Amino acid sequence: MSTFLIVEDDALHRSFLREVITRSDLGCTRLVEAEDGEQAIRLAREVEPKGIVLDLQMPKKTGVQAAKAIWADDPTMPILFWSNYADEAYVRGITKIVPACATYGYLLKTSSKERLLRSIQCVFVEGQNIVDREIRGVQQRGAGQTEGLSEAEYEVLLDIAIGLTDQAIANHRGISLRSVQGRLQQLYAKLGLDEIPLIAGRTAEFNSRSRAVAVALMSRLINGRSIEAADSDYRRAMTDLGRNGEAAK
Amino acid sequence: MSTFLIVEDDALHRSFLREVITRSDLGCTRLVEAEDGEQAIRLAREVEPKGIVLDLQMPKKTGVQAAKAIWADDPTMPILFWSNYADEAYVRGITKIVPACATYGYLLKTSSKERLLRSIQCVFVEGQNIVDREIRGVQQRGAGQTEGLSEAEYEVLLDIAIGLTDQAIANHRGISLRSVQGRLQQLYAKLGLDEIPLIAGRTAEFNSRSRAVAVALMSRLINGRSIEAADSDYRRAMTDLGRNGEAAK
DNA sequence: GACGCCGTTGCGGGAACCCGCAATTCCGTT
DNA sequence: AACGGAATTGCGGGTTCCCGCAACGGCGTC
Repeated sequence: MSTFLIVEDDALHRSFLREVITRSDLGCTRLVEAEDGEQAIRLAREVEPKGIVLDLQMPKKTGVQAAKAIWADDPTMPILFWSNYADEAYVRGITKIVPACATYGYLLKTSSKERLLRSIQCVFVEGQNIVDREIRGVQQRGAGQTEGLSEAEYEVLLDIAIGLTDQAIANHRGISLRSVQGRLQQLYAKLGLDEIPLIAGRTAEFNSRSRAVAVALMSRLINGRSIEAADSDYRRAMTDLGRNGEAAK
Repeated sequence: MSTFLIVEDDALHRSFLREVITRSDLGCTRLVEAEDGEQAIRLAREVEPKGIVLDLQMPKKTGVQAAKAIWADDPTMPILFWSNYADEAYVRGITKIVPACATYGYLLKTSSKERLLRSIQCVFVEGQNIVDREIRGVQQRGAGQTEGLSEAEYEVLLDIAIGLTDQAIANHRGISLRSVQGRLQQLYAKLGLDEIPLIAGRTAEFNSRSRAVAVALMSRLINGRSIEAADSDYRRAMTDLGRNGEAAK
């Protein structure tokens, strides 16, 4: 007997997934459903499914956070990510937490029923990893060095996106103030802020710092959720540091 | 014979809407479907439906933009907005473009089939206006004066969100530089930036400007799409002004 | 070991931002 | 006509940001 877990907050998509999986030839005998990230983590532990279909955008906990917790329990758990967007923030989040041995897939919700079925087969039965073509594009852009931001630049981007000052970033990342500014300069360059700003007149039209966040949002490098995540990360780091005192210094 | 138009980019939700409407007792004899904002505008003009169900988040053109164009042709067209989120950015966008005589509704996609059916009945047959309770909350927060931002504050919020400098905002809005800074101070106060910033130590932890954008994003006052919209608005205003020269001054 | 590349850091200055104080204007109320 | 509140603007100064220049250190190559 094999049981599967589907995690999806939208009732419509949930019932769609349910139908596709039960009609597949997975030999699925039990289907468990969750509506948010916390439920997902709990149920994954309780029912020990043979595979999980996981939405990324959910209340309580992100799909990425849920996957991280689930893989912490069992790094071999096959997970098929199932998302609305190919935003870089999501892709980057996933590639950062996936264990070496994990089998997973990443599919967009716009995929046809056939492709979904095929992917379920691939990931849950044959143990292959598959990633949607649209997402591949983002991934390469992220990993490659021609376009795309380095890890350091991405970090500093999130830091200014949550509103930190240069000094606060320096403390947070453990580097000097001038280094922060150096990284910011690189970031601005890569986002192309040095190209457009001086069109309209005599004085600078854009504030580099704010503009960087804007273009990052518009080009889907980050989104509202990644900002929330970064904010709570930072908040947690601060309180931890507060408890340990300045000893870590 | 009565025809209806449904506009929704997600295939699943579209077929759900189709089913609900055909099974209703609207006397719907023809059902036309569109997948993006531009199609919606064109089809609304061509088929002259008795009512439209309109998703807000779509490729090509926003639901808000589409509704604006449709109502420009026929201000009496009943429109039922059908959205994933109760983000203030959307609500504000709608209340700003709705004609006095229009009949419309605003429903969340999390609504049950029954509620959807009832709302369709109310809006398309009885010509009532209905708005989901969750959204009401946002609306009041938006309209009321206790919480919520004034129009001026909201404008300046969008301006810094797209990365404009104080000076650029002043030019854009036709006010002095100091006024911009005054409005920003109000905005910062209303977003609660004066409460938390000085926890961690001696120096300010947050850059007010960037932090304001961050909390606005996190509290759903704005989102990536409203930033895109504001950006293209600004860009358009600039080119227009460029063509007319400084004569307008 | 010399060379070059890359990231980090210091210095310094010009520009932009943040904001308290105060004068003025506008508008609605009494 | 007088009053009060809200929005706009000027002034001044302290802070932060942006960035060019240059020096230093690590790391891989030849």
